[in-house]
Amino acid sequence: MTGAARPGTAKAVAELAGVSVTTVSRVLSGQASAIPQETQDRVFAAARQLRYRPNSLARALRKGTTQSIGLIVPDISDAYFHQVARGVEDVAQAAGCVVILTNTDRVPAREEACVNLLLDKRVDGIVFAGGGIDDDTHLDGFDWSSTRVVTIGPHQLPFPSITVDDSAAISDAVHHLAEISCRRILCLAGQPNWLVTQRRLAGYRQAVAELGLDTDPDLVVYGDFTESAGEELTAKALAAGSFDGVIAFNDYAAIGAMHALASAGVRVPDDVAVIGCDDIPVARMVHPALTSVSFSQYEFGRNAAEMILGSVPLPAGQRITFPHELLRRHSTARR
Amino acid sequence: MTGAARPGTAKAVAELAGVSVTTVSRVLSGQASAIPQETQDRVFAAARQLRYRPNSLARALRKGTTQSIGLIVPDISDAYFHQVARGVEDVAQAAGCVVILTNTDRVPAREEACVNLLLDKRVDGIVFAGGGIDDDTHLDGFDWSSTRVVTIGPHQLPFPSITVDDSAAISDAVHHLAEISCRRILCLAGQPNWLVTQRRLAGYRQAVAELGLDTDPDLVVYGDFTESAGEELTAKALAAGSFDGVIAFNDYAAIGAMHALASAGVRVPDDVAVIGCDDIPVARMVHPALTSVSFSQYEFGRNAAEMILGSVPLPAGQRITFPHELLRRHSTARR
DNA sequence: TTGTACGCGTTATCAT
DNA sequence: ATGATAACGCGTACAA
Repeated sequence: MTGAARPGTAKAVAELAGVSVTTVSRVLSGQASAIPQETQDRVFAAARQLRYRPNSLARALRKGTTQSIGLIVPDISDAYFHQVARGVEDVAQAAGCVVILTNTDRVPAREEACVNLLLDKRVDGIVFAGGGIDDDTHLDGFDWSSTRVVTIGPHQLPFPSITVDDSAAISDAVHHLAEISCRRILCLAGQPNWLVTQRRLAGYRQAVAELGLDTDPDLVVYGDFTESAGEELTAKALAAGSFDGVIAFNDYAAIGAMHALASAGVRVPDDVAVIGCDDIPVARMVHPALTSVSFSQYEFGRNAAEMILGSVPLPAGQRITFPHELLRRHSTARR
Repeated sequence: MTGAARPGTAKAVAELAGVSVTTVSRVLSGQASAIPQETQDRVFAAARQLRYRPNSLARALRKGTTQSIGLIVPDISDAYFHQVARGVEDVAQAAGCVVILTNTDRVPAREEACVNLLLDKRVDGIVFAGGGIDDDTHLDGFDWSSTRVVTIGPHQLPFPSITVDDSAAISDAVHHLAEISCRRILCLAGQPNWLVTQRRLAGYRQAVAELGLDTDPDLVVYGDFTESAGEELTAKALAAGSFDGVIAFNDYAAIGAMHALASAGVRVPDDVAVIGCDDIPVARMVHPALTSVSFSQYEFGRNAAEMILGSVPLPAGQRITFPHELLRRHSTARR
């Protein structure tokens, strides 16, 4: 007497088809070179009838791969990361893999929690999107040996990374402002401990020095990458002194700056020209349309996922630098 | 001679601590009421030393729950879904669960592929975000018996759903346009087979009828929920006839409409007033700021995740209707 | 050509 | 207070 196997398992299919689980496994995973068509048909029929779905957990346990990628972003609500997520997911889905999404809000403790969650889930790889901070100690002590990791943006972690030349990107923007006669350029930076702030600030300082612009340290202010931070910092700067250009290290801050300027009756670009960074889709929707440094976040995501799913070993510390381009729009269009 | 257990397993910890795997499991999962502190300490020490991380796959296989939620969205690049995703992920992360993100691009075959991927991964629940289409046959034949499902937006699936009153939302918008003397209102609908289009169109038609506005069928046009679709449809409508108001079924289409109007030299709101729907963050960043029907996508996501993770059984077919609110901004501000 | 049996790493049941 | 052992469902080396 055949014991009734639990429904939806390979064993149940085997019983129905009158074969062994081995045969079921072989037929259903395409290794059926030596199995007659008639047997295969019986197995397929039984599988369909029982709506058999191989248990990916059991398979993962056995094979040591989960067909999944972890994605760590500061905040999926931030437009910068949509395209990254799309890129990762498009590549993953095409490969039959799945993407696990986690948000850190740039809080180290949450980032650590995300990593724990993902390592628990035994993801095949992790993509860190969004730059790191200068104190990475919360990421020490993890065992990365069986997880492929790729970082996007500046990081100190010993993994291959995908970046742009942050310093040159901002330097280019400052040069453009200088070309349209800006001399005192307000710099809306991110937080001081963000690596992306440090890289971009280097570009700002270098360009300001080369061009002989005003090096007043009060022109550099720090805040989050949000519209409200940009607005407040700019309002404060307006109250404290004067400037004729703004370079913001991300577009949200730039848009906030334009609000503050509009509220104060300052004309953009005539009185103050404004440039953002990242070129998120809103940049061209706001008024005036925002000049911004553009690069393809979607390609960042695609490349990161391909590196993780690819068979080539990941060279630790390798850096792939994508090109950037300054898109000139109305916010710097002085005739 | 003790066989060397594979590193990073409970067995390895057990050997190092000089206890059995049973004890390790008990101590590490908090069921150690009857185990002396000294033994527990040995186990904890061994676990830390070996950086032991319980294998969630093995645990899931054994316990029948994966601590994961699948999220199906048309496109994570669409701002509507960021907040949904954040809401789901915030609740999930707080519960130690993980969110698997999948994009469908509103293509039935991809949606089907997403469901397959998620059911393969044995997610505890699935959140369908974004309305369904009137022909749901590609979702027939799935075995949902061991997966909790919640839909967001109009769907025909027999699962609990979270929605707004789409018909009333659009009706309210049309009433507002009528109040500021619009008589011929262009309706930028989604695709005809989208349920959300059908619901919102019902609201448009009902309001137009009650208010005695122009019922010219040419005033209803269909397109994707994109800026470019809104722009093209509006340009065509401008060429074909006249109108003094626009109701778009989503904000991207409304923003596209405003571009087309601006290009044609038509003033907003004086010549044509424009209203969008969803109130995504860009709505208040564009110029003129866009009047839109607002509701909390973040709360949609939170509630959906809570229903999935909650212990209460999900009542099939139950519908939770969230409130909506018309936010009046400059695009309808006629003095 | 097909089947038996073991192991993946965990938790739960039953002993002791 | 602790341990041996049997599942969970699959893949595969080894047998037949």
